[in-house]
Amino acid sequence: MPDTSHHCILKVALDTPLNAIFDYRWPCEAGAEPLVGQLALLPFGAREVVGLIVGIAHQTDVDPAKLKDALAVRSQLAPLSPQWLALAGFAADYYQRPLGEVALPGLPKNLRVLTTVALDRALKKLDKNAAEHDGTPLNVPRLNDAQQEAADAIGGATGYSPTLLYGVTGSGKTEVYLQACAQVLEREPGGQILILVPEINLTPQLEGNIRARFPGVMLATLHSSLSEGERMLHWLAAHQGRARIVLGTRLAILASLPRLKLIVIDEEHDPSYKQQEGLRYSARDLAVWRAWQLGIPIVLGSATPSLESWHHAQSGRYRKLELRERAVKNAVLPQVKLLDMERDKPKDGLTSHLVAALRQRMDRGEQSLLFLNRRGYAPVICCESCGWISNCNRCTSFMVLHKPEHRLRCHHCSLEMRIPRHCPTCGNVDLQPLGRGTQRVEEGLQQLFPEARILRIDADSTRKKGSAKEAFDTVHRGEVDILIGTQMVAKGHDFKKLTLVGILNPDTALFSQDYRASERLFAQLMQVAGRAGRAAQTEGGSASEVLIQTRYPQHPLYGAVVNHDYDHFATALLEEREQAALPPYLFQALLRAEAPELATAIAFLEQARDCLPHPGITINDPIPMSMTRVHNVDRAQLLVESASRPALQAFLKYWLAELRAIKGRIKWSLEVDPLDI
DNA sequence: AGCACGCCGACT
DNA sequence: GTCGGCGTGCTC
Repeated sequence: MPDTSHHCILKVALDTPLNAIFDYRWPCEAGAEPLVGQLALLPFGAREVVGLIVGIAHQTDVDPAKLKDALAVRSQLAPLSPQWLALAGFAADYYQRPLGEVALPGLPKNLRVLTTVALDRALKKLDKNAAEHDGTPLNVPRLNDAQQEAADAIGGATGYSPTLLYGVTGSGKTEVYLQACAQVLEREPGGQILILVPEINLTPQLEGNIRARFPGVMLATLHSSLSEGERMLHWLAAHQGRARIVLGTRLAILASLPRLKLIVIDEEHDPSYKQQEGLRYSARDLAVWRAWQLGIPIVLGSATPSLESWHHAQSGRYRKLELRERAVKNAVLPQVKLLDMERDKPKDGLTSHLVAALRQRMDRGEQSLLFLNRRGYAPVICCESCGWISNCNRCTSFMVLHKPEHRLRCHHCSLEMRIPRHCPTCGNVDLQPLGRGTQRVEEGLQQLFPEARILRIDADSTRKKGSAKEAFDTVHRGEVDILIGTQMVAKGHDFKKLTLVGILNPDTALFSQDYRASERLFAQLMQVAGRAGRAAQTEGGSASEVLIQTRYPQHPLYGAVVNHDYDHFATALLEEREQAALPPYLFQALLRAEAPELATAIAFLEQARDCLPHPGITINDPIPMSMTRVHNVDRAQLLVESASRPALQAFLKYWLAELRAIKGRIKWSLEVDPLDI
């Protein structure tokens, strides 16, 4: 027994893939031990790192020769609460990662460095700004009956009470959140509210709205485009309980919020709540767990809820509240029409119906939006005489033609080259663009409407910082007649003068291998359709229209979009999922492996597959990923399924230990609840 | 994941 | 002679 009378043992989680808690000695008198939830500075191998104290002990099994002393304990920071540690612990367990790899990246970087100057500076600054100022909220809009009922139901709820707020775009969900928040802030002195949004840059109005509505309340934002200084300040404001409203993206779900009383998740179906690298967590799912753990209400809002949430609403696990009407008086849902591309053959990608509708908006001085989820000029170029096409030589994909830059570009590995003058295999000089991206549509529009002010918004046109905001401002000022864009234009923005939305090429998603593709397509169509007709319909103005160009006008998905009928569509999709034994009726995990040679990745996965069989667990065969090669690396995957979440969790725990024991320098990762398969 | 140690090839 | 390539082994 080592003499520990003047020492205690700190049990510490470190940001390392090693699946272990590390022990350190810390000299202190009995009764003066550090607190669980505090940070400590520690020697680790050849470096010094910051770790999180998750336990205090008085003895250890670690070889005394290896045991080192901790260097310092960060006592100026209040410890992370047991609830926060439990949240990190749950996420670590559920997603099968070491605790430290979840907990530490959830903290601001400046807390994880050797010095405390940034922390001290932030603490000082917060103390100075402590004085809260009062003010009266301006323009509190009156709610319609459905909104008022929803706001009261959410704001008045106590205890764990998950609510699905299902409301069409423009039905005023935001206003419901705000008035529910007002009730909670009023009722809970010092209580905090967490509001999650998919992408903060797309909802710049929301932050302003909250500040205007709650002038006496400190609001902190948390998202990836904050500077480290700001992030530290905002995180601390939340941690100290001073920020009573925290508005953030998915990473904000790991914020320390000691007096959290309500969680709001806007656009809960949005795929960006799922982190796609590193710890692949779902902020929405963690939020629901957090609400359950704390016994507080949570609202999940969407016009097109995820099938998971829809399922829970149908089974009664979530309460469902509906907003059926648009909140602005006389703003009606846009009329959705399908344009049959077989009967009305498109020229330059546009059917004559769509062209006529564009012309009509031009004549009336109204705005139009064309949506095409494909940037560049053409997705591929080809040689008509020998059949050569512009494959990327590092990826299983095409080089996309970018005409303004005169280059071919791979969107997966960013390989670039000049457009070849002639076919590399047969010398033919006549290389043809195949298909159509936003640049090509823009070019066609310029010829069709030489007098129109046309603006393209996509990742290429907004590469420079701030240029996206500038582009959207131009639209809002009414200086654009026809807007053409990708995904980027689908979310968030209220275009007051917009009365026409044209959707150019949605059909590809109808026949995708990915069973979630139709759910996503529906959400996307509804979202982009919702950009039209948000303001009140004016005298003599056009009724808002959404025109969808398709080769399959009979497809039930489009039928549901035309009728604005997510209810039946979602319910039908759920039935299909149940029949086919797919999520949410089945739980999945995906093991991915990558190697320079596909065979190496497959061999690893086969080894992984051939572990002990477990009852209730299905391990499928390894298959190459649909885009097998990216940047000269081949990827393959192995899907594991179970009807029971606990059974899957137990299996994964066993499996990971086995996988870690497999030798070889292969790169692999495990994802629980994968979205893309 | 980092980081050090270690053992072989081409540079001032 | 040494700078540096990345294989392998360890981190309380």
